[in-house]
Amino acid sequence: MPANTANAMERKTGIALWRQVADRIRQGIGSGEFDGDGRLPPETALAERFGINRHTVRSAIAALVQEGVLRAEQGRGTFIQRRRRFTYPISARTRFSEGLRDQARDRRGHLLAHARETASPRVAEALGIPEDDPVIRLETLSEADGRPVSRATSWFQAERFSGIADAFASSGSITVALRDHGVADYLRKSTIVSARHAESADLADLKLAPGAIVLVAVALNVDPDGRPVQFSETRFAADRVELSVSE
Amino acid sequence: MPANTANAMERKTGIALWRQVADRIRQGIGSGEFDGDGRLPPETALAERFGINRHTVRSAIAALVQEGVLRAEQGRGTFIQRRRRFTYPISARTRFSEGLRDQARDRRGHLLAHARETASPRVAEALGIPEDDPVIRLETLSEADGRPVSRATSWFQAERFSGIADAFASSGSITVALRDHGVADYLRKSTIVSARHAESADLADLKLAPGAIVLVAVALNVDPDGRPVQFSETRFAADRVELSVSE
DNA sequence: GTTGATTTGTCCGTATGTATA
DNA sequence: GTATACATACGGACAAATCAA
Repeated sequence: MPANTANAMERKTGIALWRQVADRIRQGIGSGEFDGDGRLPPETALAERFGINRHTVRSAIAALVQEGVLRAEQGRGTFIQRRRRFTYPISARTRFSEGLRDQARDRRGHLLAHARETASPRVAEALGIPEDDPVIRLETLSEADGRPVSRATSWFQAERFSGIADAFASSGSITVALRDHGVADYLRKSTIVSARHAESADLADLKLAPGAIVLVAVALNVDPDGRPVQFSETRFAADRVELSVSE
Repeated sequence: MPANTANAMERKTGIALWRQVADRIRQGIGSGEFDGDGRLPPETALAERFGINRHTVRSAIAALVQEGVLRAEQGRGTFIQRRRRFTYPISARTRFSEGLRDQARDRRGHLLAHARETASPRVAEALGIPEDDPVIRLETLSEADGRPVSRATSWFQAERFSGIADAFASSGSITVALRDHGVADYLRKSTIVSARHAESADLADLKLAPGAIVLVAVALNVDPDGRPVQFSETRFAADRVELSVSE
């Protein structure tokens, strides 16, 4: 029986075999393939199933152990380390930390980088400012219970929000950082959701494997007067997050 | 000049260099880096910028051409290939055909299959009926301008919507089919959006390549009295559709 | 219309990394 | 540990197409 026509790993794809195997195992876990006892088949069985060498399976498992997806115990077997999927609400009052309040004990935002630059056509149009006006860009990472959940790029008008980077760095919260700049309240005006493969930089920050999928939310927040305050593109790890749209 | 410390590609990561370069270029396109004339810098310039060989850049470009992101013309240059994505609105009044009214001349729904079955726990909970109550399941495909856009599985309470399959088959519209069953109006109560790789059946129906991504929307529609009428799981081809959440 | 500069397309060879046996 | 096969990356040379002086 040519059992491997569907299972066969592809070579010369630019993705190392062990990474493809890791993806497959992760996918299998996601679709409940090993739900019975939460235990992975032995390395030799996996090697046979995928039509590859046992050492390649071991590389894949090592990576998944490193990621926290699996837990290997010598002499006993390899087991699934179960995690929940976070549900992230999108509404007029969307805020990261509040949205996950009931789902994670520990929620925090990190500032990875920031820069002052001129607005690209896309950013300028979103923020309603002239092209090439100065803006501040924040590169941020959000974690819940120690796991990276989303990676965002945000733009703010530079004049109005000159100290936004420091404010975010110290508070880890956009809500607090905006409050420091006189924005007591803000509303989500629009959100465009799409999905694609994660890019290399996001793979690293979100601790994802190549081929992983990100949910992309491009959003505009406005103050109570309707003036744009924040334009952002957030990439959510699709295997850890779902978005809930409610009225 | 160590100009490449920030730009340098990483080796021995299990991700081929040309793939990392392709990601970088795709990202650049997404952030509007080449918006001026929609033209990529010459291969030699990209090679220098990334600190790699021109041939490696060429591999990356070849992959992006294959994806439909770029278009290369000998002697002229390499250009960004803009593709049009349908924007599908999600709101309290979400309806497929109306949502795409301004974006596609031709919109239609096809009934692929239908069955009468008993409600699974998930379906029963969503529709607010006892488990194992009879329901009708519709398998539908939606197209816009001749391109498959989404593939949906819908469940309806069997008693109340006994002729829903025929009504949908003849009209190609859920709105019309529900009206035939006395539901003059309905509202979107909740939508959960996630993303994953397409399953093989959906690949065929949506005419997608293996490894393609689908946006999954699990939704509940209710009548004006708040009674559930339709529970559905819709898979959108992620490279053809984005979802717009607006107030 | 010709020439030269620019840019993509193709071919060669070599070195190293990855996976298998 | 060794041998083999293939994929990846680099370097150079030249052909083919385009465009402007």
